[in-house]
Amino acid sequence: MFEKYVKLLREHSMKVTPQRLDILKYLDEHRVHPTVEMIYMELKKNNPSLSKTTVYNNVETLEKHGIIQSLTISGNELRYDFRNDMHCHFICKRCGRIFDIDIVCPNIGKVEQSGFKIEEVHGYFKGICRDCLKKEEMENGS
Amino acid sequence: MFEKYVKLLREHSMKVTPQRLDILKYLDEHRVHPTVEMIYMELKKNNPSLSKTTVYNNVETLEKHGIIQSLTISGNELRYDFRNDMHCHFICKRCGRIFDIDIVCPNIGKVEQSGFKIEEVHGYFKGICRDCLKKEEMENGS
DNA sequence: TTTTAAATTGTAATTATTACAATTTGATAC
DNA sequence: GTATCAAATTGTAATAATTACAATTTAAAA
Repeated sequence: MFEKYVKLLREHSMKVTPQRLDILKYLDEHRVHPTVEMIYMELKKNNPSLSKTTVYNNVETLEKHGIIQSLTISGNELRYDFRNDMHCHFICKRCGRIFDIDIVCPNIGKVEQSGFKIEEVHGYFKGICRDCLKKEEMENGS
Repeated sequence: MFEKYVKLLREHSMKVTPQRLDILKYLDEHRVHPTVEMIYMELKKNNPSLSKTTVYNNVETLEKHGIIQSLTISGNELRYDFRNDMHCHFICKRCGRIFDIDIVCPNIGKVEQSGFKIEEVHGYFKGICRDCLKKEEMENGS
């Protein structure tokens, strides 16, 4: 059940706590790029003594260890992604959902050649998703 | 002095107000991707009655009209860019400065083919800038 | 010059995040 | 197993960015 996450934490020599396991499991099983609020509200159901500060602390340290990554795509809150590999994101301006886009930036070399040391790359697309486009068609539809 | 910005506003059929002209001029002449706070503090010097809400309102409507763009690169505040064309940004984790990177994403077509309607593209690189790297070398230097 | 919708202002409310002190707990050594 | 201790958790309070909103002022059209 939790072995996967225990292993992850041990590999990074992080203490294994039930809160951390819950957070990792939640992020792993909910790939919608949740906010701290979402994580907190959901996990509180099974652990009413959970503190929001704990969620903040843990997503921060998990990110520092490179286990998860944070997105600044929406502008008013951080969102977290269990995936830590390089990929892009698309946010729908209608429904607010965030989609993973599996493309990698081919320009990293070019930027590094101009003297910058790159540690993170984030690609954000904003627009209307398939479903919302389809819904729009239905409503306007001839 | 301000004709350029008057023209810009008129082209978008926006009312020409001294506050808007000040904000546009400031953004045009300070390409460091300022926050609302920075804009407000600076313009307040010559116009003490300026309200921060006015700055918020105006950067929002200027962005809606596509005259300027906002960046979510830093995560805890929005930053504004007089440039509205597609380009990328690099933020230095040491000094916090944000640099313009003139490359365009070659994958837009690919994403649109999968059914998304793209309206904005943001590329963010995070790492250490040339100057901070050089400073680091000096300090460690053999 | 009058009119009116839009812009500006100031204050208050909201939301996300951080700070911090007290308590608890996981992991190590015995 | 038990003692130890640094690290994690908790709860509350503070901060920072942004939004809401009502009253006043103003740009621009008639």
